[in-house]
Amino acid sequence: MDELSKQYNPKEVEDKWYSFWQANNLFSAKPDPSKKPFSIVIPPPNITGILHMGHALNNTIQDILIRYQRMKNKEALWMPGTDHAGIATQNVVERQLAKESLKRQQLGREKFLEMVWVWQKQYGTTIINQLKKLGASCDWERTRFTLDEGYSLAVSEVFARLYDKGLIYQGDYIINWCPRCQTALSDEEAPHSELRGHLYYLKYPFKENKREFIVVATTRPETMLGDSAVAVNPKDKRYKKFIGQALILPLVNREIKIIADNMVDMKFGTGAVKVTPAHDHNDYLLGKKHDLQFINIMQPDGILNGNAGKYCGLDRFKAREIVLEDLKTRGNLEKIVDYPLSAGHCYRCHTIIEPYLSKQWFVKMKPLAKPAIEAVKKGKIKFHPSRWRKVYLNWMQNIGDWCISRQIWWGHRLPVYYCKDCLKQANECTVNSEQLTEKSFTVNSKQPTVNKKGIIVSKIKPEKCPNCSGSNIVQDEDVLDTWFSSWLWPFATFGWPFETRDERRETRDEEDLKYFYPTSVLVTAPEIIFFWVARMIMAGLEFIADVPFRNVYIHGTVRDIEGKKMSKSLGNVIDPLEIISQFGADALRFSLVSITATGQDVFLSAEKFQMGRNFANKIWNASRFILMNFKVDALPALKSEELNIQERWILSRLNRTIKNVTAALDNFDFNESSKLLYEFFWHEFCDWFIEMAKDDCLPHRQITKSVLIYCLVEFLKLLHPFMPFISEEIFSRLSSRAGSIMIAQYPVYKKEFVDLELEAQFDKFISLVSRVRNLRAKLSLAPSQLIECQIVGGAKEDCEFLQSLANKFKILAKSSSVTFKQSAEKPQKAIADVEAGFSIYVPLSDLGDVVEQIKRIEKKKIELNSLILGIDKQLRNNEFLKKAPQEVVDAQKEKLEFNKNSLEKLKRILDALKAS
RNA sequence: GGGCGAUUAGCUCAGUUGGUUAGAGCAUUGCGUUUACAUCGCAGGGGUCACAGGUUCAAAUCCUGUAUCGCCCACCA
Repeated sequence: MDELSKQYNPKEVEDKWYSFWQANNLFSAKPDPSKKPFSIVIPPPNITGILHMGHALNNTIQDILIRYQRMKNKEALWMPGTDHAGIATQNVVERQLAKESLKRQQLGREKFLEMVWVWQKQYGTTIINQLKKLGASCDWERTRFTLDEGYSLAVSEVFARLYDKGLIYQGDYIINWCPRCQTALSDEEAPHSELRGHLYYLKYPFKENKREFIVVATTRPETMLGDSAVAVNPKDKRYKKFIGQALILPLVNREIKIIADNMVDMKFGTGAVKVTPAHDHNDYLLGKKHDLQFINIMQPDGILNGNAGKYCGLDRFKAREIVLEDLKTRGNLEKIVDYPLSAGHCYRCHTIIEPYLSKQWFVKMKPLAKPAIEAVKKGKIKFHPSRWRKVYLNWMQNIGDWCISRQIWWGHRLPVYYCKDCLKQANECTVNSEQLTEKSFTVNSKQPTVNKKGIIVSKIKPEKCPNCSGSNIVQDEDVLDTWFSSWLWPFATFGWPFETRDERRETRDEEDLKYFYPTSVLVTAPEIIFFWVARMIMAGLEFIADVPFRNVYIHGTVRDIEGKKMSKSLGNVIDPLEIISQFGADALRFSLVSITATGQDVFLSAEKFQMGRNFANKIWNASRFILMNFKVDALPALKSEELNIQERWILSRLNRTIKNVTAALDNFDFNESSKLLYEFFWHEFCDWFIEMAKDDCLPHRQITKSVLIYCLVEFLKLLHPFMPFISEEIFSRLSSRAGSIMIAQYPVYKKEFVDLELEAQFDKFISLVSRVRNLRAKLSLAPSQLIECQIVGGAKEDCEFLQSLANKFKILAKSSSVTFKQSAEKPQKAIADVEAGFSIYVPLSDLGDVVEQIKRIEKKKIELNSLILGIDKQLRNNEFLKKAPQEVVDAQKEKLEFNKNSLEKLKRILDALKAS
């Protein structure tokens, strides 16, 4: 065996094993009727993405689950892939263009898309390679991309089906418009955030009496250019008399009416509100209701248009300044007050969104939401932690329609075509889908649909209009919201609707979907519950008639040490790749998981990863010790009758660790399971068992070696899902013939090894060793100075038990001799302490500070006294005796007895100390 | 305006269905290279579990309220 270095060096290990796993196809999964499936679809990262800590946490958790289940002999599939991320990707490429002072419009759609594809080929797999660094055991051969040919078919199929069902419609609405990205956004894509704004009070003069005004309050004064009314509450006594009267809109000199609507809040502002139907959601509703004029004053890029008169050509914010100036000059500005307001911001570029009137495509969500609500209510999908269930249900119950069209180029173009001829004579066009020939539209599920306006929805571009046979057909310019493809992820990744075959895999077909769907668990962050999780549930139920996953595990958001979300713009990012290169992927994974309480946000700093690094190093060195001392081959079996106390103890602890880790993992309690592993390995196996095994290292006790190696191997298997690389490296050195640890049998809990009584006795041993060590420290004894220990008290069995460990005790507590007796004469010239119900006597050293020891014991006495008082009081309480369960009462009685006993011993020791 | 989460050691956080001496990691103090490991070992110090009430024989844990911080949702111009 080659020499092992004193320090674990992840760099030498990680890439090697990752290649090995891939070369041996250990990540691949295919339907196997003899095994149970376990599947996860990855939340597809954006192709623009680079691995951040959120990904690291998210994918570590998934990998733990997958590796765990794989070792438990499930057919474990982790389906990978990436998301085309429409707006984000387009922005990246546009920024690139901007460096050459180019705009996408100058290139044209086709040229531009070519560029994006080139970019995608070059950079789109960056994040995949980074996931591999993390150790992710995805079935990479299956890697999908939401803009793949097959996947795109699924998207069109879904659009067509929903359209046929009447769930997709086109409409004029006020939508969230990003003037920078120049596209519509869904409500979810335009989160609101606080702004320090102002409330401007504008004076609108009456037509009949220009010296009288109505004052309206607004936060966006420039929109007054598009006002077509002023609204008041009909119950408002101040304004009742003015209803129906005309005002003159300042600057524009348009005549507008005063209307009444009880939507108006009398208490806000002046109680009179300007109405701009084309630029505000509420005003839009008012406009529809009261048949007002819709005056659009803005171009898509946020610059005012011809309707804005002399303000045409100004940016919306510049226009605000100038409008205000002009109003002020003319005396139409009453006052300005500071006012915090919240406005929607583009989730991609953070530009303030503009409520904008335009024609967009929508999905009716209510009918889709209904079964999705039911499914969760019936427990077909479980949220972990469960509180997210309520969040989900609440959103679903109040769901609004989904704006799915985007005015960008990178994405799935709407499968919507217009027959220009038919559109011209829309009134006469009354074709229904039956009149279409099957030949011209190969759609396997449904006929393409033509509505009477000459709109054709078809998965493939129709050559002729099914109605007029004309070829004057154009496709809708818009593309679909990225999430309109992501919501199909759990089944579209399997090839649904199965019109194309993936050459790379022979087995990819309906069988895969049948076998792996519904997936077992979805692991994701809370930010995308609405964007993605909820919509996947709806899509799964609608198109596959089953839920897409049985469990949703929501982990926390990764934040920096100050609680801020990590983001590049804040400059507070801790780069996982940096951590991997510094500490190793295993250290990153283990640290992340052990500091992440279920569902709580994670506050990170680089130092926290030292914990994982140190743990890896500890594992490395303990293994190194074992490998250096023992030949691994030809180990004797573990015969229980041959095991000594410490061996039985560690096997008991091991098996309880197996049980607890397994239970924690089954419960998605990753932080708990990692802590159990850490505690067992470091503070039980290393601190006690290896230490005790050291003088058993000689050939005379083969079985100790067996236990050491057995425990190590079982531990490594438990560890593997968390720290795949180091566990594989050591495993391979321990058992070169056994193959990869990845496919080793996961440890099985063996009850016959568990002995709780023994563990309790062993705890006493540990406490006594620690106490003697403590006494030594107090006495400032040199390590070389061995002492005689007398330990007195306890039950007979305990004394016998401890006596049989006397040799170990001597080594661990640096004693020349030790005796354990139930009672004995108090030694002369001894210093003492009480621990675990025993009195401990060690010879009084001349160096020893008796005064110090007396102080210590005094303090202990006081503590013990108050404890005894407390328990005593409780035991004299009749209510307690009557109402508490008997075992609690008994336990307290026992405790009282025990502590009284200890107190007695302390007192005697104190007397002796004082006497000396 | 609603909803959710957090508040425990100097710092970052655990603490499962209430059970009486509240744990870990880091930091800190003292000692220490005993042939796995100084990315280490041994020992120690450090907490009225945010606050106020309540339920209970018993509360960090359950209930109510308050405060502070954070997140999510909502069309108050």
